Amino acid sequence: MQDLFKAHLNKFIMITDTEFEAISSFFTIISVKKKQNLLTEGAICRSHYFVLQGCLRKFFINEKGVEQTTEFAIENWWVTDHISYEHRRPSEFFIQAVEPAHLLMITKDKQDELLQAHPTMERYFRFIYQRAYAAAQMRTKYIFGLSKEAFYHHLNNHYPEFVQRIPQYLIASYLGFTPEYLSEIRAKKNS
Amino acid sequence: MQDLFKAHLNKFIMITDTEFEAISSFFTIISVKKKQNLLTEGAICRSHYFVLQGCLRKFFINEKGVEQTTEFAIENWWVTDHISYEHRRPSEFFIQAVEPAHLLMITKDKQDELLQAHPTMERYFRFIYQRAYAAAQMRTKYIFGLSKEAFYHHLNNHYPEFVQRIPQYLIASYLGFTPEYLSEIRAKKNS
DNA sequence: CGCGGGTTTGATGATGCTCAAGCCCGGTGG
DNA sequence: CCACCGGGCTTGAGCATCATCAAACCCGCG
Repeated sequence: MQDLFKAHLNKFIMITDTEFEAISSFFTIISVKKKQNLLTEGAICRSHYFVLQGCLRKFFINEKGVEQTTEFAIENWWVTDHISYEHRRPSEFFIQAVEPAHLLMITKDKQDELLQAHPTMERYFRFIYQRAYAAAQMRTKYIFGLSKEAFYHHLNNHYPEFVQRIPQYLIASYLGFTPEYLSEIRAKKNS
Repeated sequence: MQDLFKAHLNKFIMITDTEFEAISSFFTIISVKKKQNLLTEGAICRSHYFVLQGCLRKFFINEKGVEQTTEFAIENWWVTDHISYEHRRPSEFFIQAVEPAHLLMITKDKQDELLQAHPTMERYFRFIYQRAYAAAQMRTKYIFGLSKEAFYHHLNNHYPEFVQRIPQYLIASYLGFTPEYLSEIRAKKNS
């Protein structure tokens, strides 16, 4: 299971087997069931999660009481509420398993220690945040640049296997519209 | 002018005066005039910019031909098109001065050298990207969580001096709606 | 077999856009 | 110093996109 993480790390930095042993001792492997929450609104997000297998999502409840998904995390992605994690403030988000999942988990204190002890991990996380930030930039571009209908088709064309994998009401929640409207869009295409 | 950058750096990492000298030699100071472009669509974004003074914005042109602003950069913020910068691909964005500005500039090659020569800067940029990513997450939350009207009021309440500083049509462009609608919202409040 | 979560369908309505026109005001040239 | 020009802001009428609400349907699971 750890091998997945090692292969992932090696895409960004060079590390020896012995160093990997040391690094991986900072993490804990956990398994979660479908719909299980790793973080709920109001709690302080104490951990950073790496998806070995499965799928998580981050969402919040808007003023109308509707769940709005802001982010999915599948294999080889990290997820946390960065504001809450970094400043130890109550979170405005939930993090929940969409599918049963296997995760690596690290607390903020442990991560600080890890970065102290293994400066090469500063470089690794610099890459990770840079990648995540770039992805967020593109998402913002699509949100503003495309109509809701075009946004759905864009997602469907670029990540068909992902759209297959996830229930429709969560796709709608991620794209920021209602399941009813998504259903209408799909009906239009098939006619 | 460099002192501004030094003070900024010291908020994240400890560096000596001599190390700062070495680090700052990797950067170039440039000045730009209002409306001057630092990046245009189709070009490869070769530099990363740090705002010492003034204001920049990043935008793209949507399918209707309208400029959509995705990001502002004021004092102590970095800006680039991360996708283009990192992968040396043609950019889909423009970067333009909103106000006359003084900037630090560094090319990708120089930044790579800098990170190689001064590993402490890996830590610095890890913080910078982490902060930028967290900010992007919150922006996404507001985009989806608030109506357009509420989104404007939120910005106006939290950053009144910023809303003052920037022309209204750019605020509208940043919030993703038309200047006409912004005008309507403002009229409503004052009645 | 029945229940319940997820998807579909359709009628109605609000939010926010488009287009067109007028206004305000600061800058520039004569 | 004045006149005009043009960019930005405002106003209003009509309209498109997408939400809301209610009901029916489908199907996997207990």
